[in-house]
Amino acid sequence: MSHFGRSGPPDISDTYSLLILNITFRTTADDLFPLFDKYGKVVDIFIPKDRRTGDSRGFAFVRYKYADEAQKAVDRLDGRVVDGREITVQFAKYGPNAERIHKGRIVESAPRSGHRSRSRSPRRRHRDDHYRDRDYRRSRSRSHDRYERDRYRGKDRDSRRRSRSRSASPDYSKGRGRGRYDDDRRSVSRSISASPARRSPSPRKSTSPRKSPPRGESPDRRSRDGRSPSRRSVSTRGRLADSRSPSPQNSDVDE
DNA sequence: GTTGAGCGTT
Repeated sequence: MSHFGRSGPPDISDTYSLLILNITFRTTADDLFPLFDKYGKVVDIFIPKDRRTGDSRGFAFVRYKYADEAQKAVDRLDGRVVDGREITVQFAKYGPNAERIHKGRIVESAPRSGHRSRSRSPRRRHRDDHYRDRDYRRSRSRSHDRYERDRYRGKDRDSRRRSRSRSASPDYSKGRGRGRYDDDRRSVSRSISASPARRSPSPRKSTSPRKSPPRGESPDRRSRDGRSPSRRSVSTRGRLADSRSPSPQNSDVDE
C-alpha cells in the first residue's frame, strides 16, 4: 500500500531528507515507514535499488515534513537495531539532483555562488558510469584494510609521506634518464609479449576462445593482422580503398 | 544464497 518512490519525488520543496545507512539489504521502505512515521510525518521514503537485480543497496532516504521531527527521528532512530542490524540515521548531505542540502533541507543555491565559483572543485561521482557491469559495491567491500590502515594512520602518516618522496626521487631520475628510449624499447617488448600471450591461455582448447563465428571470419587474416597491424581497416573496406592504393597494400598484406 | 562504504528515483 505504500508506493514510495514509485511516483518519483512528490514534493521536496519543504521536506527534509534523512539518509539511513547500515540497513539490511532486505529492509524495504514499508519497513521503515512505520518506524520513521512514528516520530514525525514522513512525506516519502525512497530506497535506491540495483538496476541489474533490483535489490536494495543498503541505504534509504526518508523525507520528513518538518525538521524538528526529522531531527528527533535521527536522534531516536540513529543507532536503532533494525532487522538485526544497527542502522545509521543522519541528515542527507546531497540531494537527488546532486544539490547541496543544509540540515536535511535542499538549499536552492543558484550557480551564481559568487565570484569565486570556478575555484570550487565539485565532486563528480561517476556512479552511473560503472553501472555497466562493474561491481562497485563489491569492490569497496574490503573495509578491513581500510580500518587497519586507519589505525596506523597516526604513526604511519609520516612514513607514508616520506615514502612517497623517496619513491618519486629515483623514479623521476630514471624516467628522465632514458624516457623515450625506454619507452620505445618497451613498446616493442610489449608487442612481442602480447603475441604469444594470446594463445597461452588456451593450452587445452586450441579452438578459438570465443564462440565460433557463424560466418567464418577467416582466421588467416587475423594472424596477419597481429603481425602487421599497419593497415587493416582499409582492407576490410575493399574496393574503394583498393582503388586508391592497391599496390602497396596488397603487396604488404600478401606476404 | 553472499556483500557493508556511502548520498537518491518514474
